[in-house]
Amino acid sequence: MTEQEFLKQYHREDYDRPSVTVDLALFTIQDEKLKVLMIHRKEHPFQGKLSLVGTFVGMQESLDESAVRALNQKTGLHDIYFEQLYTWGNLDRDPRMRVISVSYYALVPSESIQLPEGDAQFYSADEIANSDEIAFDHSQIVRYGIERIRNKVNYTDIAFSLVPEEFTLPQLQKVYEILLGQKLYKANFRKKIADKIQPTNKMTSGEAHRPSHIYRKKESIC
Amino acid sequence: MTEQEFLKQYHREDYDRPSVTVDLALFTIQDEKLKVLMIHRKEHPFQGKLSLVGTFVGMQESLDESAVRALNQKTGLHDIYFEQLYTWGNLDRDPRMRVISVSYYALVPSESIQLPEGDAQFYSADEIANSDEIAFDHSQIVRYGIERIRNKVNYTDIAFSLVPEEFTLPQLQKVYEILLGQKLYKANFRKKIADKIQPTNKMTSGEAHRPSHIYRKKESIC
DNA sequence: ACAAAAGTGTTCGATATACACCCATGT
DNA sequence: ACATGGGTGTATATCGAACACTTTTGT
Repeated sequence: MTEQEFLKQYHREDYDRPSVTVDLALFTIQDEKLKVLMIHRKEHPFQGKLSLVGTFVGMQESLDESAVRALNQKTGLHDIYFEQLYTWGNLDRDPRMRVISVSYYALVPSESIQLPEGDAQFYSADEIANSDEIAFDHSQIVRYGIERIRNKVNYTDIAFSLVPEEFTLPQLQKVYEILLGQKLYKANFRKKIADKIQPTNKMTSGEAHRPSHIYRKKESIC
Repeated sequence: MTEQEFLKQYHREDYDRPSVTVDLALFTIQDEKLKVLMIHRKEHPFQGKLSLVGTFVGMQESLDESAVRALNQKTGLHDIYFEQLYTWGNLDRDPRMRVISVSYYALVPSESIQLPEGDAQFYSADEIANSDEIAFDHSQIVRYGIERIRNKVNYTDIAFSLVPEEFTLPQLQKVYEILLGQKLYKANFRKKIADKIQPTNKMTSGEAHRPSHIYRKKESIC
């Protein structure tokens, strides 16, 4: 039998299948806290509870495309940092039926987000992570996302994704401190990131203290 | 509408769904090389090509359980280290139909594996990773697995999973060297892992040089 | 005796930690 | 003038890289 012949006689309907969704944890920093976007569910199951942004995976889109679509529908955002987290497949995670969820997380500076009026809102990530009132296993997903971010801060540049294109060093340091959960030494922090930033010739003004320089992320040399 | 009523009128057949598989890359060390278990496919698609161990996810098993089952069927192994890697969902990764693959990797000491006669065999992981003759996107999965292992060697204890329960330090060092792809200094290596190991009172013998002490992994204190 | 590999102590340099101090702005 | 936070130099501790040397077996 040739491969062509084989494909012709293969009926995919013969196999029972679980459903597949993508769930996305959009993180940002507001009020000096890590926040995550959650939706008040208006429908069953878990009506009235908070859940992540999510969608069923369409038959004509990749997983990444599903994630982008779900994010764009709820926030209008595009071109932001996002990454796959983990895939959850417990039998009882959705009371309707067998649903496997591919989870993602995304990072966005709060300055560049303007939520359309609706049911999506930012909540303290730590509170969501520790609540037992969250729909599905989404509390666990947020926990997992926070953990991943904490780990990656130290050996990647993800912190820059939580800050506008132009930023000051105290601003960037604050992001690191919030993610790591501890105060950092100014001088040491600056040495550590010195080779990742590019000065502009702008400065802040209007505050009752010394102005700070404004930087951009240095493009990696290719 | 109550949640119960809602669930009753919900027909999951209304939604078209992709298939879900689990694919597993079983790594071990043989002949001073990192190897991965591959199967010669006897059926379409990709008949005659090498593929990872895999299976469709059953409706009554979690993803982890599917991975364990697939592994056990092909090797008879159980209770070994394994971890989810990444989930692949490109539209064209399987010519039959839309298939989403949750990939795993597993580690086993070659001493504890005895392949049943059959089509499963170990191949050089690097060669699989660089071949363009591998079924599906399994070459990419192996690449991804190697990368993950490389990263985790330095901040976890996964290297111990590639060595028998009782081992010598030169043996363990070799594993680190193979995974990292570079020679290490004996003295420095020993200082680094000193607090992770437990001496037994056994020693090797029979070789034309000084015998080495035999150790076990120290149980983390709980 | 010698080859071969196991095992150990010590130096050197890089990096992270900690602290002390100076600077520029608005009120 | 001074409070506030931005910005920088220097000393100390910690960790890893590198090397030199000793030890124990089989032949």
